[in-house]
Amino acid sequence: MTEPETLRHSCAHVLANAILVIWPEAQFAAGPPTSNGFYYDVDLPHRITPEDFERLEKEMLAIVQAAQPFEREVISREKALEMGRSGELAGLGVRSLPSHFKLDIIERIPAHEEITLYRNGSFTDLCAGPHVAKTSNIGAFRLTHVASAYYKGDENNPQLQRIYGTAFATQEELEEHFKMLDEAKKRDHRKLGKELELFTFDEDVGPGLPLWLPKGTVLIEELEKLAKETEFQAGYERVKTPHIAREQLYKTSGHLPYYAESMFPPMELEEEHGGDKNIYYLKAMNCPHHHKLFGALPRSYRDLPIRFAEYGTCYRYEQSGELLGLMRVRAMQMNDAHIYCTEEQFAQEFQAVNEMYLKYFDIFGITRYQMRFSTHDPAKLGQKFVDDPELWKKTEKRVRDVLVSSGINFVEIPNEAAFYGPKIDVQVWSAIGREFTLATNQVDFAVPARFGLVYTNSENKKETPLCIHRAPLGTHERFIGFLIEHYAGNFPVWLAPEQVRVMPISDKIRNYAETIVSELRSFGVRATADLSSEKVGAKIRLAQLEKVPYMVIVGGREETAGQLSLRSRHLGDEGTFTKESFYERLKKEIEQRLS
RNA sequence: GCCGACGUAGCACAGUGGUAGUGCAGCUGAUUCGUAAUCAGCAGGUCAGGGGUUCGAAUCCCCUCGUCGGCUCCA
Repeated sequence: MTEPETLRHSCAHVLANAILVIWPEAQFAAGPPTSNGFYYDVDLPHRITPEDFERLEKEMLAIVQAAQPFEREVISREKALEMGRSGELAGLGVRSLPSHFKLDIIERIPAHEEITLYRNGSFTDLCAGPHVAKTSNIGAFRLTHVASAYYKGDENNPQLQRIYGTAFATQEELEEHFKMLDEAKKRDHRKLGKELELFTFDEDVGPGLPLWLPKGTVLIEELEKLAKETEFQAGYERVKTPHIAREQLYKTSGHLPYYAESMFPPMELEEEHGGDKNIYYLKAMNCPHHHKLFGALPRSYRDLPIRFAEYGTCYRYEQSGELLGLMRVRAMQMNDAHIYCTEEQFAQEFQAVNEMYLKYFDIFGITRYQMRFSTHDPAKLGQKFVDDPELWKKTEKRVRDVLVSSGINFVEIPNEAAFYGPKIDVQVWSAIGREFTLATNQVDFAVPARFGLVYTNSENKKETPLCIHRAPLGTHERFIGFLIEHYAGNFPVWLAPEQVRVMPISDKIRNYAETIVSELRSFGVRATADLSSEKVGAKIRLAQLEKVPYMVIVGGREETAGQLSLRSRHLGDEGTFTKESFYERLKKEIEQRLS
């Protein structure tokens, strides 16, 4: 445990202690530190609400100020069980009811591990530790919110109240933390999306179904332009597939019946199809459609690799409680592509996919990222994983080699692979430290066979290709959600919905302002003029709030000289430029996608 | 889906049983201005929706929908 983690874990004990002072009957489950604080799960008839926090914090403060030492004691399993039965664990002494969660936890401690207690004051808890030396080492703390959580994270278990808090060694650090949270709130893509008029939701359209306003649509189209250029250069071909398909497609792919519940309910048509019900599903993924495209023509080894790319729209019936702004939606456009290749081509293709990721990271200034390489567990071949040990080993080695040799930041997570092959989840962190899974990258050596996909090899034999699923830009929804927070709404010029706003100082300059706008628009720059009768200060304020990267201010002086006065979003007044020099600078920034 | 909280004008919010309000945005008019807010006037609400309690409901109760904080889930 790191130092702050130890401190926060100790604070969780203090919280439990304080809860017991007020509600002696409270039953506790687990109380670990988290990345920014801690929580303790408690079962209590009283519903704890934020109104209780003041009272609890007062009790906690008393315990902290008492500078109680944390004392560790190794006890026998029998003693632990006995103390659990008498309600002493996570209690202030003997109680009428046993500490049943703690008893359950003791059952799960392997026989060879020692069992330890930690005490402070009259509070005793079953705990592996470690803890700070004394309660007064907890310099500053605050309770933050209360939520519910299933015991041991299993939805079949009862729900407990989870009290969250945070703690730091000093008051200054605590305040710094809350300041950061305030910053995070300002960058929240839901808030900025509303303020900048990027997207909206409507109850009549449905939850999790974003409606893209014109400014948000610009972001979508710029990203697609980038993806299309990049994929074209990398030898991808674009395809188009419908949003729906017959049930049979998902029977073939194996998605039914396992994933039916995360798909929208099927549409059942009146007429029959070959004696069966005629049932259609909205697609939840693009791969089956793409597999059908691969299978539509005879393929030779000379044709491989074949790379099909599509910004495909998928629909997933995510549980209602999981929807979150643009980050979790029910309709999404994926930067999808499927690469069909031979085993020999695999490493090179995979390498090229990785390079594409790195190129995008560079364009968007993503410096904090991690690839999570999920591999299989040999013990679970044939159950959780396709039973082909050699292919697993070979493929995983190739993926690992590519990751190592390209110097990509990655961790390997055993036993988390997909059924049909190893996968790579791409984690990124926005500027304020919020974590996102942007994309999932998968190797598939099972599903092509289910579709009977083959190519003819050089010996005139049929072989099944490997398939790489990749989506470096994830979905528009999540990627734009990330970008909004990453840039705090200050999109680089090439992405900005409005790139230039021209502001005449008075009505007399109106024509000159309109000339500049039409010149800019003639070479594709998204420019508008603010012809309102406001003073220039008000026009600037509005443009700044709308995060327009360039403001062009023109008055009599500029009109006479054929010049313009430039103000940029971040640098402020940049002085006077000729029209041509500004246009050149702008064109270069946009073409090169400078940030 | 589960637990809890919340839902008042386009946005941010006030209003705890007795005539729905403030600021910004919007519209109209005046102003023609040099780097983050010119002035004045006007308009804008089925208080999420439905039901109930009450002489009377934004306010109290029930149901539904949606949002938020978590949990579970994310092929």
